[in-house]
Amino acid sequence: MSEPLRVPWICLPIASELGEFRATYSDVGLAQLRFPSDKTISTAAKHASVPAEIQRWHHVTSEAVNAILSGRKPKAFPPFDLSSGTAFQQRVWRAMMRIPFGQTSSYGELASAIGNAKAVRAVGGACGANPIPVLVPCHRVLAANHKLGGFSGGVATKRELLRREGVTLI
DNA sequence: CAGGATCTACTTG
DNA sequence: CAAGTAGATCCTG
Repeated sequence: MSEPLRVPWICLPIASELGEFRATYSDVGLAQLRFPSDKTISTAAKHASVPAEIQRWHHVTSEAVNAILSGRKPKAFPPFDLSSGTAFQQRVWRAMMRIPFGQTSSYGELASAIGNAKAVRAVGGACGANPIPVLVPCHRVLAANHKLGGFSGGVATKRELLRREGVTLI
């Protein structure tokens, strides 16, 4: 009976200057982050049923998101659950996390970073599949010609995120 | 098998 | 120089 009540995922809101983000957690860590503009309806968990551990993660997540939005480097990150991605995508995402705050990289550099220099186009695909934008900084990845490139959350958002990080676009 | 958040090289005004 | 085109390449569903 005392089955540890396992919670597949829990969705919690994050208030920010840009609106309300939504964070989804699995029992391993933060699994998904959605932009305020994403109207996708999800069942919000009742606050009382949220495990203490997840509440702690959520606090860290909120701090991190708001830090980045206000141009400060986050001091801590919650654990990530990247299990939704393929092995290739996870390699790309991990490589993205190594891009320093306030700096940028390119799809090509990322491809080289994971030891597959010619997979530039596939890297673009992996960026689009990133489940945790902002914290896994897909917005810091530009095209080789130093142009903006694309962004699933809209190019305008990408430019705004970079501006807040103090990045000057050439 | 088609298609993409690319890239490089090349061709045109 | 800017802009358009073609091919190469590789992961995904």
